Amino acid sequence: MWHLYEDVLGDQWRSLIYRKTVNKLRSLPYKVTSVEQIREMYGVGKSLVKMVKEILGTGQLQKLDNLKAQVGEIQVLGSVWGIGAIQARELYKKGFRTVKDLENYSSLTSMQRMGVKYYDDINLRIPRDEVADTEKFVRGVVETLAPGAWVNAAGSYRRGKPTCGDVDILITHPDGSRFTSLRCCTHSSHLHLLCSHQDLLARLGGTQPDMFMGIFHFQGKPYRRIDIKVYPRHVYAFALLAFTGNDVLNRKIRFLARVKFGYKLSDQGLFIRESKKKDVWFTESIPCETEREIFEKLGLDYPEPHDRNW
DNA sequence: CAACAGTGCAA
DNA sequence: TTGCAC
DNA sequence: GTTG
Ligand SMILES: O=c1ccn([C@H]2C[C@H](O)[C@@H](COP(=O)(O)OP(=O)(O)OP(=O)(O)O)O2)c(=O)[nH]1
Ligand SMILES: [Mg+2]
Repeated sequence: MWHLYEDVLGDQWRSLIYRKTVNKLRSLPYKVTSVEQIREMYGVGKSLVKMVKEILGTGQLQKLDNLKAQVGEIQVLGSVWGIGAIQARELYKKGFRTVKDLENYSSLTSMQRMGVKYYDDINLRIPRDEVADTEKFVRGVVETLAPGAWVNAAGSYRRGKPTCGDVDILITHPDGSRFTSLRCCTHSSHLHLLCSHQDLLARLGGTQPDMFMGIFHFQGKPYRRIDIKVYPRHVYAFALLAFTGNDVLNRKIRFLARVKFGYKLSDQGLFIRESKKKDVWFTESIPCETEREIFEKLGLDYPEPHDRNW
């Protein structure tokens, strides 16, 4: 259901609510057998209760079946990396129906081309052991380029998930002044070390985090989606927090930071508003060495990574 | 009825 | 500015 | 879709 709203309808809010609700119900220690069990839940309103009631009663959801029938083959197009709801409809109008149809289409972005090329591999889950191996591999490569650098796998791996959708890796250097040399790790001249071919995107942001999002392949495993981000040491805690997620937790604490303290929290720091009314913020972050300090500053108990699966 | 997180790249 | 992604 |  939420995939439909995300990939085809482009309704970010319904998509978010449906996803959150499914996760909430899944995480309950029991099976939902009656709507009374969920009626009180925060974020579950009368419309969702009605849906759950229908599913409990009939084992299906008419609204979902109708939608599926309506969108048909558009959905698979929207599930390609780099193709969203708008482009999926656009491509459908142009006559594309399957991922295979897109293989020889020339006006795709580079991200979309990779999404099409590795569609099947990308959709496989990655066992966490393989993520650990990937982390070690990247650490080895980075060590030769910038000795002493820190390399950590974050994302769902760090949250302890048994399988992951992709590999998320963060890099910094304990010696802040080595930042520049670190950034070369993600420069094109070294990317082949990580990917052994041209299929990746390198994004060279302005001054701050350097990042690349691409495809990683080693040890004869399937082709995997990988994101690597380089941050300066002094914001590493913020980056680690942000990149560990999950996304729902990030949004929750960022919301709290803003409404309760008037702060702006991001992967690059915690900022105070400079002038009362306007959207102007101090450029210097409130310093935090560790994730724990960030939670403390926001008046929250520290959750271990495995308790951040919201 | 507005807000729902904040950021960065490609087109 | 919009679309898409993290 | 839900909340305030
Ligand atoms: O909209 C988003 C998406 C992601 N993130 C952060 C949190 C997330 O944990 C991390 C990595 O993103 P990814 O998409 O890889 O999610 P994941 O939590 O690692 O799950 P998966 O197993 O699907 O990769 O980036 C956000 O803050 N906002
Ligand atoms: Mg991930």
